[in-house]
Amino acid sequence: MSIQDNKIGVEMNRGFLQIMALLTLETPMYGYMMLRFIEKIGYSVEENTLYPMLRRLEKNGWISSRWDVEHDRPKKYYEITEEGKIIRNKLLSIWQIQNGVIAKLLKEVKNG
Amino acid sequence: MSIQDNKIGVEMNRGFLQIMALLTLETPMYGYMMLRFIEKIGYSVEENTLYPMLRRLEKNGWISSRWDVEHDRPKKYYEITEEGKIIRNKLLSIWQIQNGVIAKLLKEVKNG
DNA sequence: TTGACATACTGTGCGGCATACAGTATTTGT
DNA sequence: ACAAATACTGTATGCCGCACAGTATGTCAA
Repeated sequence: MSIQDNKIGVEMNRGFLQIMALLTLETPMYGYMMLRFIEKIGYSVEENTLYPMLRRLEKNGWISSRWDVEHDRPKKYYEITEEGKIIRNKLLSIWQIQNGVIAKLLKEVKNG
Repeated sequence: MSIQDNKIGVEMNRGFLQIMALLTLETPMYGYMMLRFIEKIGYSVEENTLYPMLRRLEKNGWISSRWDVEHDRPKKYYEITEEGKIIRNKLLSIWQIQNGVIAKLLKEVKNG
């Protein structure tokens, strides 16, 4: 299925999801909990997208994890690391630059 | 430049560049001209990124092209199509939703 | 007048990511 | 008792940003 069908938004997640995860994990959370949380704040992520991303972010050293096996089902809690905070700020600053570019272009389009 | 540091910014371009191209091509432009224009408004794209993207957007039917061979060197002018405008608006609305999510999370982190 | 540099493209290939698909195991609700 | 929800893991696929390589014309200084 190609992108023009109905997957138009796929590309849009690329950078955004990382920023969202790194902001969210300021508070320790496990995967399933994040899925619910993200829906609550008005977005949605595939679990097939979130879980691999969490493993990736951990591999990068941007988040760390620990298993909680003391309550009912085992849960893997993730939390942002100090390095992760640095990355998060870099990504945020790129986001803001891009947001400024879009705003500028939108203005030009409107004014003809 | 921070975007090139160690690839941290790469992912950030994914959705953004398409929005930027679709907004920019409200005015017909050729590739090299876009590169200069984008720098002028405070961003930068690799030519190795822009040219393939333009071919891709055209393949999707979101932009169209025509060769100008009447002046000096041949130039391939691109322009957004009607379908492209629809896509652009969809991408823009996703961008705005994401921007809202980030703003909300940032607030929580600060107050948390 | 030559050769370095800017202009203006095309084509191929690699590695990484979002997502699909498939699967495991425990807990809760009816 | 059995479905649905919870909470994960692993592998495969297609698309994209960018690297690398290449073609060809125009400009300008020595």
